[in-house]
Parts: sequence; C-alpha cells; structure tokens
Amino acid sequence: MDRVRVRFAPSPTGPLHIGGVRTALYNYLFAKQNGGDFLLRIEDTDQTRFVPGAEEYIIEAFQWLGIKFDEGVGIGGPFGPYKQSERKPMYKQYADQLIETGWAYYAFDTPEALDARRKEAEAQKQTFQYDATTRDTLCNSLSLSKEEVAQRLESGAPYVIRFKYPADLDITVHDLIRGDVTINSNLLDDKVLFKSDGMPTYHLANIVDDHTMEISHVIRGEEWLPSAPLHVMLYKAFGWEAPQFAHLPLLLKPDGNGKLSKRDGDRLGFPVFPLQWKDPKSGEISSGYRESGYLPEAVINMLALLGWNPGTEQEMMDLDTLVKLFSIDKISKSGAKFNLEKAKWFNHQYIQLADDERLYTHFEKVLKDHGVTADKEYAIAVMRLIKERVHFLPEFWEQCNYFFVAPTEYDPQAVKKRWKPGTAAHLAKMLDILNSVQPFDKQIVHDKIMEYVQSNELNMGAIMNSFRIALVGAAKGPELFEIISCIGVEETNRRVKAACEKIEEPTL
RNA sequence: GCUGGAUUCGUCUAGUGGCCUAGGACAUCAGGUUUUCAUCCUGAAGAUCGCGGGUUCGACUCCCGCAUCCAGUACCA
Repeated sequence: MDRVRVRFAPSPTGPLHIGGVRTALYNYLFAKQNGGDFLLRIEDTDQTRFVPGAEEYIIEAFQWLGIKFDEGVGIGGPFGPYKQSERKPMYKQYADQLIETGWAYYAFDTPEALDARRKEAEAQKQTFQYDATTRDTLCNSLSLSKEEVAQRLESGAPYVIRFKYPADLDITVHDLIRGDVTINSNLLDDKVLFKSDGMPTYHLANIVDDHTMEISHVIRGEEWLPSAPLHVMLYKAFGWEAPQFAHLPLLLKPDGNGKLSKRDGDRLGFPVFPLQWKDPKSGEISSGYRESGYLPEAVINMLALLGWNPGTEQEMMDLDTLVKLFSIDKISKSGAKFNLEKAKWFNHQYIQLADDERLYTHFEKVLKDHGVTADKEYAIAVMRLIKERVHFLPEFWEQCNYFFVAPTEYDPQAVKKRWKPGTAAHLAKMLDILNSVQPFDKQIVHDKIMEYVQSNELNMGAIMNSFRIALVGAAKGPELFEIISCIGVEETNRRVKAACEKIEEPTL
C-alpha cells in the first residue's frame, strides 16, 4: 500500500456524537503523521434516516475543531462524489458482479416472512440466521428455479441481494489494535448488500467506496468489529486488496457502563456533541461543547487522551504535537469512560494558554451576551486579571461583571461574616486615604492603608473584605487595589458610599 | 441465547518476564501562598494489577479455565 489515505464516514442522521469526533481525530492524526490524505465521506444510504442539517453540522463541527479534510463533501477532490447517495448508480454493478461470480444471490423474502422465521426460532430458543443451513428453505435464487427467478426479476418483484458465505470457513481479520480476530463463517448471517429500494447497504457501499477511493487504513469504532469479517470477505470476493483495519475502543458513560449517549450528557450535565444541535422535528436542543464554553483545543486534547497516550507523561498537546506523537499501537483496547472533571481541567489550562487577542474574541462575546460593550483595552486588562478563575468561557461573566456594573446586591454570607459594627466608619476612613493619594498609586494607597490598620490595631482581613464587598458585592475576585485601579477612584467612592447606605450594620 | 472484544488506583492511563516495595494525570484530603474567591506550590491517601490454575529461578507482563462488563446479532449505519 503506497499512500496513506483514511476517511471519516459519518451518516447524516443527526448531530455528530463526540465519539465520532474522536474517531475522526484519530484518522486525521494518522493521516497527517504519514503525510497522507484525510477524507470526509457522507454515508447516506438509508434514506429513511436522513436528517436535514446534519451534513452541514458535521462540516461546521470540524471547522470549529480545526480538523481539516483534504477531500470530501464540501471540499471536492479527484475521487468524488463523496456522498453515497450521489454515487448510487455505481453500486448496482458491483452487486451484480458478485452475483455473477457466485458470491451473492437474490432474495425475495418479505420482511414479514423473515420476521415470522425469527419469531419461530425464538420460540424454540434458537436464533434464526439466513445462512447455508437455511437458504434452501427461504425464497431466493438458490432455492428457486432459474425460470422462477428470471420471472420474478422481470416482473419487478422486490428483491435484495445477499452475500453468500462459504460454509465452515475461518475468516481472520487482522486488526492493528487487537491483532488477529477469527470467526467461522457458519456463525455469520448472509448479510443484505443491496436493498430493495435500489440502494446498497453500508457494507457494500463502504467496501466499494473505500476501494475506489483508495483508502489504505480503515480506522473506525469497535462497534464495527463484528462486521469486519464480512468486509474482509467482500474484498476477497471482489479480488481487491483490503485496507488495514483498526477498531477503536468505545467511549463509555462516566458512571456505570455502556456507550456514552446523549441522555448521559443531559443527565450529568456535559455536552455529548461538539456543537449545539436543534432537532428539526422535535425542536429539542442538545448542548454542544462550543456553546458550553469549551475551547476546541481542549476538546481535542481531552479526546485524544481518551483511549490513547503518547507513552510519556506529557498531557498537554495541541493538534500539531498530537500529529507528531500519535501512533496506532498506543491506542488502548478497552473502552474509556468520559470524565467531566478532566475535561474541565483541560479547558482551564487552555484558557490560561490562549493569547489575549483570541481569548478576547470570546470574552467580548460573553460581555455582549450580557449587554456590555466595553473599551477593548480595558476589557483585556480585566480579562487578564480574572481568567485564571474561569474554567468555561461563560464563567467570565460572573467573574468580571463588577468591573462593568456596580453591584446591586451583596452576598449575604459574606456580609454576615465581614460587615461588623464600625465597618462603615472604617470604610469612610479608607476612602479618605484613597482620595488623599493623587494621582492614584496602588502601592502608596496599599501602604497607607496598611499603616492605618496597624496603628489602630485593626484587622487587615476584616477591613479589606468589607471594602471588597462594597466594590464587588461578594468575597471574590483579584487583589483589591487592582480592582480599584481598574474601576477608578471615583467609582470606588460611589460604590463604598452606596454599600454603606444599603448594608445595615448589625447591632451589638 | 449466540458470537466477538475487553479486564492495572474513583476516572484516564504507564507497564511487552527481573528496573514494580506498580509510575503519572484528573478528582479527593491535608498543609502553604493570597486581605477574599479562584489559581498556584508542597504533601498524603488511593490499585494484593478481575478470580483460579499453570509455565518459569522469577509474572501485572506468557498459557489455560472461570467471572464480570461491553459490542454485535436489521432491507441502520
């Protein structure tokens, strides 16, 4: 196999699941590391499950994440079209080819007839399987006479094309992560390759497309491992060289067991989708990482480490670093539980790392969402002061609001603890000191206040905290003199006076 | 049920026969820094490596069995 070419092939049935994002990420990393191509193919062979907007959503999600495709839907390329519905005309000939070579057959069984057989088998505690032992008892081109088959086909009777597994054959799939996986063909069901609606199933379309698009490595979720033998057989039936396979471990829900699902996100309060999604039918909204205030690099870093590690103790890695360090043989075999706390930690790290300009675009938006328009320089100064206490972008507001709007309420707990008899008088004195230093100088004011506190045998903590309550409305935020420096002496005077009027001193 | 896969601190993981009295990160707890909150720093606690058998001088690492969990079992992908 010469050139590395991998693909991400989602089906547009709704928003892209975060597990799918990870699959795409691993594909991307592998492609880029090997100087290969990464393509986006849309697998929309099931017309009944098509959801409008899903395709656009997928493209937008990867744009946000900074994962770029070299070819595919929305980009184009020499192997197009990249949407299976647009490739529809080419699949039938491949299905026919399989029939001619004896690797497949027509089946005319109605869904009802098959259902009946399944129920029948179930009643006897057995599993119905369309295979070498049951083909003859069903309605297909192997059990019917040639004439009958020809007549049915001609009359336009609905039919599907099924794969004909050779009996008792050990099929081995070589998986880059799990090694050889072998299964006997007797245990396999003659899968439908071509549906009665004229569309191929996933299996056929997938193999035909991967081959014609010259895909070298198929990196996909573990849920595909059971059907990998079929795919291997299909390549064999066509006489094509099969790509290499790698089946990724699943992303599990944080508590309990099982695949991470949308419901888990709702239940535990974290997004399961990269972007917010509004269901076109129900109107239901599902939260997204972007809207919840995650930085894309944090999402990527976190996802990369859920099932893979560089073999060193390095944890912070941007996309380029991941491209350099990634390797398939360091992918773990078992599923990984999603961990919200770790995701939060990563996001905090990347917020600290983000440069001012970029972080400001997010900060500005948060301000705007709360009806604040501010001078950019001032806003950046504030942002620098508070960013270490935000873990998610929207938290910027609760950490910064008092830099833009005077407090109207005072945290009762803080007041109870810090607002004592005589506080107002002390604060008036603080104001005097503050106003006496012209122009305002952080250090000088600080020293003078310190001096006052010490000479009057007062408690620095008590004084400073009541001061803080007046300015901030709560016991939080950066150094007090930084705050004064930002909001200004005049505003400080106003806020202290307002607080002294509004907050009642407890009586002794 | 059947088939396949997986199984190291609460979680993500390191570990490819002796370096493991099992390392790191998140979370937790305790101290420290800070006038507050957050951050940050230091430290602690936390896995008898799912269980039982082998193989070997020696096993988390190899083999077998069992258990548990997960996935698949559609004219869905």
